[in-house]
Amino acid sequence: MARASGESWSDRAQRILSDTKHHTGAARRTLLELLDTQPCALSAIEIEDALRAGQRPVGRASIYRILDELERLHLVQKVQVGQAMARYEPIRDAHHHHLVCDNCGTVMPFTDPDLERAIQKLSRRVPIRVAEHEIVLHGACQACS
Amino acid sequence: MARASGESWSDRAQRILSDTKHHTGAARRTLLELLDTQPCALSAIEIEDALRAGQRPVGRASIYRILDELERLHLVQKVQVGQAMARYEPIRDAHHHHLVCDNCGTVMPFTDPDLERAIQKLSRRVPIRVAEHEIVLHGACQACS
DNA sequence: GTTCCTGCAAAAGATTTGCAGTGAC
DNA sequence: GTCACTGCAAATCTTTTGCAGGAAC
Repeated sequence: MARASGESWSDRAQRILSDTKHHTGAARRTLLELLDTQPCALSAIEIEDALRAGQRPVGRASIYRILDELERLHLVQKVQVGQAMARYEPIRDAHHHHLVCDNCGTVMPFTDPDLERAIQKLSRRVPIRVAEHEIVLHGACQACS
Repeated sequence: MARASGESWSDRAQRILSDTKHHTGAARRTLLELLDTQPCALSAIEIEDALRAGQRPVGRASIYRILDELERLHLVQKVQVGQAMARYEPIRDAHHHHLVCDNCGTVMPFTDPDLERAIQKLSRRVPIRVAEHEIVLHGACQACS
């Protein structure tokens, strides 16, 4: 998922972590690389399973701690799509939002420039300084309806 | 919160519950009346506290069960604003969305017709049959920034 | 009288915290 | 050598489930 022009998201995250904190351990590096390859948001448990199956197991507590730190640095966004657990995904220039099938639980990404424009305009006249936004459409997917 | 023209939300909910299921107990009635007076979404625990302090205590399990049933009947919407717990609010003709201060946790409602129009248009060209939507803007409120 | 509703207590999940050991600088 | 990172186990918190008694029809 490296970009033609410039560093990949995981490189950038790695760099910001080094600049901000001190050390950079193996768990962080592994988690960053996994997140960088994902097409959509993952839950902490999905991340744990993927890491155990793939590159290198990482303790669940570490996963939560790392995600929390990445969220505070605005490198990942926590997404709550109405299920039991939270999901996390990298923050990039081009972001997407989520469709959720309330029947089978499938989560799909979508993008919409008009919606983004409306959010930009809205953000200016609202009583908070907006840092992130999150849009979730709920319904029934084709297989379920 | 009764409307000038027609029944209040809690009356409507009451009616739909009677039509759908069989009995109508005191816990349900109390919870419906509380929800009908709220300006914004409440968590289950906030509802429990409010009921214990106010009208009549209702067991936490009953609160979750009732909210779940109301959600399935599309009478309330479950809202996840990125905090530990879910929040719930009545579904009415005029709905709003949420601003969240990530610093102090305050949740405020807002409305935006442009955004609603963009969502309506979008809903037609998306691979699910959209039933609800949810928009959350995160940032820092005036007191915190 | 039957069926559903309610509350309590226990269980289940997700997430957080405490602590001891290891690794990065 | 110090300070941060990591993993395990235990704790916490929200939400769900099992069950017995009571209320609505």
